[in-house]
Amino acid sequence: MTSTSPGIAELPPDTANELLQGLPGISAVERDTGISKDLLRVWERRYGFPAPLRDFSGERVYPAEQVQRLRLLKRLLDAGHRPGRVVAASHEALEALLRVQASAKQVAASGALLAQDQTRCIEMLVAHDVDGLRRLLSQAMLRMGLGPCLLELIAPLTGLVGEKWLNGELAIFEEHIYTESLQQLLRQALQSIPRDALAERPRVVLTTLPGEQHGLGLLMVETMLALAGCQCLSLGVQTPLDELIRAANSHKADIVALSFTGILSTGMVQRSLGELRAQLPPGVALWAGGSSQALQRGSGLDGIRRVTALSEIAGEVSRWRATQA
Amino acid sequence: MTSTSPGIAELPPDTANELLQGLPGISAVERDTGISKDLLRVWERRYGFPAPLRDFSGERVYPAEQVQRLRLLKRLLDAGHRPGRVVAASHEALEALLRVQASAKQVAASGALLAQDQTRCIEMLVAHDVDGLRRLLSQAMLRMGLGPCLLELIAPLTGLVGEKWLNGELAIFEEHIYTESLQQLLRQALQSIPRDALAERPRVVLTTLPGEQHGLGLLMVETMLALAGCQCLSLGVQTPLDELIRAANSHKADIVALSFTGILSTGMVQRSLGELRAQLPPGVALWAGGSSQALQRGSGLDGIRRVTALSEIAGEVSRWRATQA
DNA sequence: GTCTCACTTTTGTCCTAGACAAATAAATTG
DNA sequence: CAATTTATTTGTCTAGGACAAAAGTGAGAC
Repeated sequence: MTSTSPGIAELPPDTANELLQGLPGISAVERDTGISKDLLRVWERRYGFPAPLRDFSGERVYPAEQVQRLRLLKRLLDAGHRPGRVVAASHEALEALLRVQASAKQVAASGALLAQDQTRCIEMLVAHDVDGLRRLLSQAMLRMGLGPCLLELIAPLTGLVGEKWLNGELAIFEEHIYTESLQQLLRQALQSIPRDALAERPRVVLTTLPGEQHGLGLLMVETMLALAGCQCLSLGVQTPLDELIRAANSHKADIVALSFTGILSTGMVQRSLGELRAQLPPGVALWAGGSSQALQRGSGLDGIRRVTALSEIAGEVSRWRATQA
Repeated sequence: MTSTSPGIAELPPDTANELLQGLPGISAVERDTGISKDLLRVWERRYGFPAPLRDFSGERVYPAEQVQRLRLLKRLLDAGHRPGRVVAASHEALEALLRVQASAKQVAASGALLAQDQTRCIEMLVAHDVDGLRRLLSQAMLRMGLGPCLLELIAPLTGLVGEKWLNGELAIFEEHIYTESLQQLLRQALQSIPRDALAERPRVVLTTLPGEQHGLGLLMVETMLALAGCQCLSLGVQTPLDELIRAANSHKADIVALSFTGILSTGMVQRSLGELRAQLPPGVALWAGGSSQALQRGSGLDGIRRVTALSEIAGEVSRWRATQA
């Protein structure tokens, strides 16, 4: 069939198909943006964006620039903006918001110490020089020592990477590379810490709750605990509550340590911690750490020790030992 | 309100809540079984299973044994059974099917050597002797060598652990402990492989797609590739498609390797692979490995190399080198 | 001023029930 | 028996409604 037929209502279907071909459906957009199908549909209904095309059978088909904008929206949302204000906003408004964010972050970063090492690490990362990054970190670790390097370089660097990812200066895959490199480094360091096999106390079980995917914080905590002479058992990420309790019991844990990143809702965190406290034997301490908002507020956290910075860990372990003696 | 009121419709809400508390909703079941929300609902409508309870606001709440059975169903489906025959089937019929499968597996397992080492590892695991497990694995690795140990002990052992977890013989936290121990071991081994910094080919970028959470397979693949003299860049788990493409391009990858576990639906896997193949430069090879059913079928996977066993990796790398020369 | 508590709006997830195309099995024909 | 056509099965999509949790807002107490 040629395109010579002139009817408008009879728009050449080949052309239409041509245009729609290859464009992602709702499922692919969910996968690529991390925004659920339900949410994509409800945004469309409420805010008029996204405004996907429809294929021959009425299914949503998203132009590339809309997918791009959805990714930007996801970032703004993660940075704390509200959907009602940004989803329906014009392109210009979004650009402006992005610029504001970028400049705000610049200011915050310039205040940090050890800026030079950090900067060099970031440079390595954006240059995709993985080996260089690892070498740099290894050298810093040897120079500063494991503990100080962790506290003064790695922890703030991780925060910086997170920020840069949030405002788009780092791609997701670059953040992945950072995570992998650091994980490699920390696990290596962890194994180099001599472990006293003879019943060293306290025995610590550590993990994150279901939904918390990031294991880097966990690994840092484990390193600090190991440096403080604890017997650590990491369960990795996303351990269901009842499994955690079983693990703590069967391991005769003295302390159960949880790491939070802020992904989980405040309510969820508080409920989980409350239930955990209720189900764990009273003699077992419960430590909660990380940057979650839920931990900032003191209410409803009786019997739970908040450890909001890596640097506090050594002191907390000493305190625990003192109370046991 | 006390429980003395005899009306059936007015069942004591406290008791009901007690029973419903902690049971997973449809979202958690989707995460844990890999069966989409849509499919869970449509199975319920068509076959009468699952038959979830409802919480106070009418939302689905799945008893643990139904989740267990859903996992089993997923496995049977992956093995080629059809939903209409197995989803509505009686418990006995499923048990029978399971036995058939299990016996097939037994044969396969008994054919493998090193059954003794495997058994001892499992014993260590259920005894929660983490240090013992690590020691055992380390010793096996020294005795057998990294490659053989990986192929003949670790890979089948991991399969065994997965099965035992599926059957409920291993708790989730025990599986977590296994994963952590093995990860530690493999990363250590990985670092001990000398890396030639001078442009060694092929350059491989490896990761899993969004939704695939398990990184153990990835780590094993990375180890095998490193042993074969490849330059590996692991992006960890769950890299969005477009990010993967960017990473492959910016790293000048010769091969992009993906690992699948079977948690993603066959449709999703095939669509993603197809899109990836279309977007990657033709000169870049695309390898897909793992135990996903989607990879067993040959259809629609043009230009994609299926690598269904770790043992094939060395040969595939040689083949790649041969084609380049 | 700032903190707390009740109230309102916003927002993400779940619900029902129908439709349909792709995949698979079954039936028909050469 | 092989190849094609027809029928069934199956996964994903659609629509708009509902609602609880989270976030914002304002009044009053300290």
